[in-house]
Amino acid sequence: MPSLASFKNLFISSIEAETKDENRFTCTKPVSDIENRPKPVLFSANRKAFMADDQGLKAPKEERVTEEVEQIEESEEESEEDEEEGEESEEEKPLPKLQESSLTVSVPDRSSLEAELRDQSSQSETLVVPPSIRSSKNDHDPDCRTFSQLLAGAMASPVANSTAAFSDGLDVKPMISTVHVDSSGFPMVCSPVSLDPAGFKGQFGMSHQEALASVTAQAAQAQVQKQLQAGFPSSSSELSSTSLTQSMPSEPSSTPQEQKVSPVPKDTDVCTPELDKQKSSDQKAKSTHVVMKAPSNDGYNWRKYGQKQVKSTESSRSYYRCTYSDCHAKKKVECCDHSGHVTEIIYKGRHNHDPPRKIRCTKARKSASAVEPDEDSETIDLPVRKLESDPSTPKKELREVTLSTPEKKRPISSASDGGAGLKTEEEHIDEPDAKRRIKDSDTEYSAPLFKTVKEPKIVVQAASDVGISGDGYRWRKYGQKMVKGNPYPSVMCSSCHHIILA
DNA sequence: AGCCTTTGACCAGCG
DNA sequence: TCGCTGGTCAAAGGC
Repeated sequence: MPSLASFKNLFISSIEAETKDENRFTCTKPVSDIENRPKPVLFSANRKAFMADDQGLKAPKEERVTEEVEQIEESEEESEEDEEEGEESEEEKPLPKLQESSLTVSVPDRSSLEAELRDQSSQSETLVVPPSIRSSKNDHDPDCRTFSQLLAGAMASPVANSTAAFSDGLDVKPMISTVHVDSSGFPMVCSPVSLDPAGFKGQFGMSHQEALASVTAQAAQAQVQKQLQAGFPSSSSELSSTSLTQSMPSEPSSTPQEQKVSPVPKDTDVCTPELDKQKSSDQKAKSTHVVMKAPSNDGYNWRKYGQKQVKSTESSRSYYRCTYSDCHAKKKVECCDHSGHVTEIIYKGRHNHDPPRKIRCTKARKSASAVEPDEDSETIDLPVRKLESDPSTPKKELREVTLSTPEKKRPISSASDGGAGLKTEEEHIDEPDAKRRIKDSDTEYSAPLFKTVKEPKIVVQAASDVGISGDGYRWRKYGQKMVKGNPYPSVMCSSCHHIILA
């Protein structure tokens, strides 16, 4: 079983080879196959642009590719359904369409990857994809470093560099990535041979941006955890790694810390520079004001409730609020009008609930869940706490936003909240998320992004309508309906009859 | 049917 | 008071 590192190395070599060839990437899918596919879906304008530029393919064709991969995804989901129906007999069931499509996406053993991510979390952030491979116009940009250089730099200093890569005039638009993140944010290594971007998206319903943002965020989080375990070092540069910023490509290079970290006026605040400007008003207005910069998809469901044009910056700002009832978490997503790049994501408020879980009934998870339904079943939950500010700490230093240890157990009780794990605001602040669909200006839900590196075990008795869920309750499925953006069925607790609308 | 996005209007704070 | 700006509301329409 190849390790994550080996996959990475393979990918790097491949990328370097590819980038030498005028940054061109070839779709491994025969055009004839592609054109026979039905209607296209889901390719952001930027990705289309990238594909057109770097692959020499027209957008419509790329859409077909995407759609093809979506079919693969559908096939995968069907497989999962079959898997559920057929108990665990299809554990080793291949993904026929996937193989047919020549997409060489390897799904490494989950447990081994988890271990690797824990130990080598720094490697995952090498997924920051520089603009040198994003746009052909960059080919002639003297300031534009090669992908290899950037990649090497990112690898040299995992978190810091990954963060720097985001801030250092790099766009987060992922074009190619070595690691894809599955529905639960679990990174999956993809073969460098097949650089079909559509494959990444379609295979797991997640864009490159999501994957990159996710992995980077996870790496940053892992680093934060390491820091915490090491005694909470107060380096501002390290702290800043939790504030991921997707910078405009044209932004001047500056240290991420200086550029994006601002003083924290309040105990509960993690501010961004722009908030810095208005911190006086914010301070008095929001006692629980929490602002973080992170990739757009944080595992929560957001509903857009407004959009504003920001004159000064030629960008638009979208306002999102958490769709969870009684959750007042909000976020602002600012993106450039011209390019559509997400330039800033500001979180405000705290979630009073756990991020929705995307349950994929993989063998690994099933086996894990079957063994210990209660233990470790809620590690998706990443309450973030802030370090007490040291009076001697320079203003620049952010209050650390830390992640709770994944080992924390949720009490099993018959609480009337239906086991959703509602927590007080003191326990939760807005957390960077783990999996994101950054579809340029669009923000869609997916699964948690800023999960702990330790993969949460989602407890599901997949092949049955009755099972112990990750919250320790027993749920009986009584119906299912696909809801846009939230494909999880409603389930009812068999003991207390609470209904959870996933 | 329900959820979502879009978008113009509205409101409040500030200089 | 006025204009600007940020933030929110809510109707309309799409999926």
